[in-house]
Amino acid sequence: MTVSVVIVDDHDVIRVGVRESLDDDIDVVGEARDVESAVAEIRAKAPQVVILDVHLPGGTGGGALDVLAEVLHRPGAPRVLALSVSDAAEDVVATVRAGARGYVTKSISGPDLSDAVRRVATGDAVFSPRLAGFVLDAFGAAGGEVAAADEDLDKLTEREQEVMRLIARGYTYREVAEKLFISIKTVETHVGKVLHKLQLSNRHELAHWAAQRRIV
Amino acid sequence: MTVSVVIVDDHDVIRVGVRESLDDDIDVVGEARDVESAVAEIRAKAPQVVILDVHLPGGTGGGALDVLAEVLHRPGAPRVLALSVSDAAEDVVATVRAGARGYVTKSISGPDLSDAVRRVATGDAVFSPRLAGFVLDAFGAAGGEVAAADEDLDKLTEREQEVMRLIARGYTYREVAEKLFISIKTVETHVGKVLHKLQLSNRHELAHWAAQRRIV
DNA sequence: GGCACCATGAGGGAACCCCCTGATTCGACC
DNA sequence: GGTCGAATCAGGGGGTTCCCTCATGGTGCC
Repeated sequence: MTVSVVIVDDHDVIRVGVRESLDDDIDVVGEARDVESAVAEIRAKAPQVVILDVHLPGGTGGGALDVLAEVLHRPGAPRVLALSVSDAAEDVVATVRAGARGYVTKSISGPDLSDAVRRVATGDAVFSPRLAGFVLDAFGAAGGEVAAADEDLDKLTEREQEVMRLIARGYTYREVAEKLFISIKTVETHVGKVLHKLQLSNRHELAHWAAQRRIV
Repeated sequence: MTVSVVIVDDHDVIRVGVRESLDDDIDVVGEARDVESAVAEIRAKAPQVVILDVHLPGGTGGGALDVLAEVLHRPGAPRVLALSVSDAAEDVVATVRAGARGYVTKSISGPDLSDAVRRVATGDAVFSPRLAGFVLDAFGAAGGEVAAADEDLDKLTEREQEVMRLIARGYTYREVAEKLFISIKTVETHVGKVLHKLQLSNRHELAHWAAQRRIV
């Protein structure tokens, strides 16, 4: 069985590396280096699998998460295999929660990567050994419902998350307002709700909170 | 002119990517994935250039630095081009101080990488644009002697550093004042001097600055 | 149609942050 | 003995942050 894939990574070197590492029975039908072209490429080529760099720059949700959000919630969606230099628990959990079917680090060998792509294509979930523990901790265990690491994050509405990210990066209320084309007062309202929902008391704690789960 | 290179990186995917990205006039004569085999390979193959992953695991000095130490201080030593996902100032400065003749990130394109290899081979120093600033700041300028990576930190008096650390952790001026048994006004003065000396504009940037060099 | 929730925004106030000028004390240095 | 830097502190001003309350329009649900 031939598997079609699209490779999304902003690093030319890594895209080449992935492409050349894959076995002949895996057909690279497209590549992209940013959020916009990734979404377009995936819709156009409709691959079975997307190999997605977790640290993709751009977008409003941190790059890779934007791509996942755009691409997954429609019929015929591809399976997504996340590829990352990071093995931090937060990255893994956020990515998997966003819909990725697998998560491997760039330390993976070529044959193993090909194998992971094939397994994801058939519906398996694939995780590097040292990541499996994180996933099992974050899911299952509790008994069906997701005992997620960022159950907190889910409490926030989309708009609140958007504002939260900008605030966590150090933008002033005024700057956030300008970026999102809303008034300062609305930003204040959103921030207030975010702080309350996350049980934080000021923007410094928020920045720290966000940094810890690599949201920023 | 053909240039001979040895590629050192613990990630299979990246070694393949680098190898395949290089032009035909660059001859990959060897590869290695850890400190020991890198040193052996470089001595055996005596390449003109070594492409070295900065985050190489193993060894006593952080991997890449061990390789540099072993390989450089002998006649006929190769030129070393450091390759990294990181553009943190400390990494760059430490690597260059250890003897690397160039430092590029993995976001470099294939042709640019080939060009960098050729230029390093001929004795040029090559740095990604956004890294050049760090290098010029850390070296030269002062006039011969090496101005260390945290020359910035040295500008601060002890008291200023103490205040800076607390501010960077998110304490309010009032809290810092209480912790250090001084008045809020004194804290303000110290913070003002710190921001000025470090060329920062507010406490958020200070927190970020401190986080980057792992001061907090 | 109500109800809940979300996004938007206003007004006002207390606290906090940042900058400016200016001051005193103390120890080090030439 | 004067000079210089470090550390301490004050007053004031303008902008920012955080917390209230309140209000409107839209959307999804029963």
